Amino acid sequence: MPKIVTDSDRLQKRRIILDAAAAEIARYGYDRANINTIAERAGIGRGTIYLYYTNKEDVLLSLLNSIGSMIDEIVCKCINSDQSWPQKIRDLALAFAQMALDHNDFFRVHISALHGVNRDIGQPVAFWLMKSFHRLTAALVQAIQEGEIFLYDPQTLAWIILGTLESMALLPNILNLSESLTQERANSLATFIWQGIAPSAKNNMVLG
Amino acid sequence: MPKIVTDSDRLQKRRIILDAAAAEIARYGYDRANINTIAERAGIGRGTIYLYYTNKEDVLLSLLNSIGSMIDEIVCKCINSDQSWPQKIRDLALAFAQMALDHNDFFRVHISALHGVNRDIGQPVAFWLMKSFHRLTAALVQAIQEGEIFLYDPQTLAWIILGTLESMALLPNILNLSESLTQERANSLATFIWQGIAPSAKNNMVLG
Amino acid sequence: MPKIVTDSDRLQKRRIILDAAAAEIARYGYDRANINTIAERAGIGRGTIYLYYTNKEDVLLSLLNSIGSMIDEIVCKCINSDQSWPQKIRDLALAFAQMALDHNDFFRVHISALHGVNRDIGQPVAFWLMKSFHRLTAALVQAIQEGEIFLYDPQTLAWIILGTLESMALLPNILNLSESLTQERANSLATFIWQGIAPSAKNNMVLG
Amino acid sequence: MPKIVTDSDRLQKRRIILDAAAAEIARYGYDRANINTIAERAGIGRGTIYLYYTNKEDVLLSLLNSIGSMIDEIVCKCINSDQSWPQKIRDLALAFAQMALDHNDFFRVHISALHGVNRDIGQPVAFWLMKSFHRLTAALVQAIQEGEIFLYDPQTLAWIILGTLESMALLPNILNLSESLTQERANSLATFIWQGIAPSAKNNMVLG
DNA sequence: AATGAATGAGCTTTCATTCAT
DNA sequence: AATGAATGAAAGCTCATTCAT
Repeated sequence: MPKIVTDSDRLQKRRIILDAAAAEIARYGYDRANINTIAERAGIGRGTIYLYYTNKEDVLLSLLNSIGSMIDEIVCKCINSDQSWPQKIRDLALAFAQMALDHNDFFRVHISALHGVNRDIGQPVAFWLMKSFHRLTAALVQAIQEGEIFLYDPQTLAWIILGTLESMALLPNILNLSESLTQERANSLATFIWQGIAPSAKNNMVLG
Repeated sequence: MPKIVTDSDRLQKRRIILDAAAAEIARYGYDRANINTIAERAGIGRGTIYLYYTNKEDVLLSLLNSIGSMIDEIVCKCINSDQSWPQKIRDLALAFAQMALDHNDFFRVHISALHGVNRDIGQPVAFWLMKSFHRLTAALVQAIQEGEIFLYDPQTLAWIILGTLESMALLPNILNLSESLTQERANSLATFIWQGIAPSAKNNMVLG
Repeated sequence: MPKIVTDSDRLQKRRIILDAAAAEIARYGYDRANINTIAERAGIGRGTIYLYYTNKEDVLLSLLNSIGSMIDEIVCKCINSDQSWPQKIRDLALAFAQMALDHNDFFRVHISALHGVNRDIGQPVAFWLMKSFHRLTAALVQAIQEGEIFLYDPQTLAWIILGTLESMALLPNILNLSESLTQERANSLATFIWQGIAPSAKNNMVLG
Repeated sequence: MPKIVTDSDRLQKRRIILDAAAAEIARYGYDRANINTIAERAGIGRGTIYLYYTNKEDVLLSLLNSIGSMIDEIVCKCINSDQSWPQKIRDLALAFAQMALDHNDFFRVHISALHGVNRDIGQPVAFWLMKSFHRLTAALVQAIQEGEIFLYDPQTLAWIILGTLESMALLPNILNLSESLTQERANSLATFIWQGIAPSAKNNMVLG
């Protein structure tokens, strides 16, 4: 009489494995992360991982898709809200900062894959990033048309915004800063971004 | 009589090895970069690398110090010039973008080490980053005091500036954008940053 | 269900590896013995050895402990028997000679480690040798006090006895002598030793 | 104008290299002894060694021939003297002990090669050992015939004598004993041997 | 379904030897 | 004659993956 494994059981175990993998990879990097240790952390046998994922890379890709979609969802939600643009940007900054705290391991793996050099591994990161990027670009195009924000090349602007959001979220990891000021930093960043794109800006004339 | 090898010869060969290593590591990452392949690329024997570097990690650290000091030198030079602040920022953005093009392999290794998870390897990156960070922070503190730029927490500001500079420099690599627009993007970024910190900014009051 | 591996299975496989290692090391020496070849000889994969021993040195140390304890056991058993001293010595000589035949590979590794120069590797050899040495010395002290054997410095005497036992056991290996005369040579040695320590010269008649 | 190198210069430099090699090999064993370090110790360039010896093994073989012939000379000289047999044996023991002190590095290499497992390397050791062995055996055959010593199988006896001599000489190295008692131990050994082979037990009184 | 013992490809590093100078 | 920079074969060890149980 075989054990009955529902889809829900399966998803749950995939999740457990993913969490364990995120913890390992966030500490040692993909190449040095040890399948054996991941299995131990997940409380299962080494071979069992291969019943849920085809191989090590599959685990990583799944992990990157997970965090990638999570980020895209945040971007989507904040951008499409009924708030004003200054508020949208503040919401984005806060949501990013919070996500970097709540899912720190996933986020670190995401960042290292994003800036790492391996093209294969970078693929799902690029996929989701593009999705968020286009989503944001489209919203900016409309906002610029409606005069809500200063005229820029929307693509460059979208990139700058996403880039600064990630930089800010990374700050505590690299500089070992206290996490307690996360909210304040998010506010500062939102202020900074908004100043850079607010319609009233004329100061840029200074530059060629 | 033995073959005479001058210090200059030695430095030259170290440079050749470093270039080959940068090319490999920029393509495959540190862990997957193969000493054998690096030697082939450098046109020397496998063992020869160990006459110039103590081990694989030593090659990487040397490489990271090389690019780290190069970046710091750029920051130093741009910040301490006699230009106005808007111009300083534009110089920075252009110099960064240019460096990312001229030393693309080194820069990519630098970025992946910066955002990677390996603490040992990240050490020289952090060292140089801190140097540039403090350099920039000090300059900002003075500029704020003299009313040249809008009041901010200088550290957060320094981080935002460095972060956006690197994000911008990375753009072509991640989005496969044309390199021909590098200058324009650098200008856009400089404009954006300057708007965010110009003394005339009052729009930030909009945000809580 | 996982394959069940009992402690007995584990010990058995350790033994198989040890035998293969002894055969290799006895032929080529520790430094030249090849893990790959040892694995082949043991009929297992290269990596499997590392499931049973932490590294190459661990294999050797285990091997040396095995033969060291075996020798000590022989010394202990022969010395503490109820036999007369001439008989004890004859038993020792015969047991040594037999052991050198039965466990020739182990014994050769033991001897080469004993007389080799590597201190780390010599450590377990020295440990067991000291144990046998003190055991024998203590027995000789008592025998001398009871007038059973001629007055000597017991330590020197113990060393001479152990030394001649090992020399004799080595004889076939070095001189390529026939093994068929092993028993006779052991008898000769026992006679020789006994003459050297008997309280009077007549006792040598006791031995065959 | 080429430098003129006389045969004497050549021999002298060969000797210097041999001394350096003996020091290294006595510390680390043949396999781990480093040609580079030997060259440094000898105060010459790495490549120079290959002008005097064809390869590493050649250095070792030459070294073993050197100590092997030295030992054989001692045996020859002591055995063929006009002394009585008790005195001959005492002379042998003392000369061995002294040689082990004066040429400690050479002797240790000799011993480790003798008891080591490598047949190729053991070859010159075996050659000289055989020579001494046959020399001693022949002398014993005659002594037995002339009734000067107790009736034994001369080969076994020769081996026992050589074996105990080497055991004794090794004692300080293995047990870390003081070298100051070397003479006394040599005397003890001579006494022991003589008792074992004297025609009657009273003869041991002859020795101090 | 679950396990972990077994495997072997692939890696870094060492070092005896060569050879241009 | 003398040197030491350069070489590459060879070795120990790790770890993702397989598969018998």
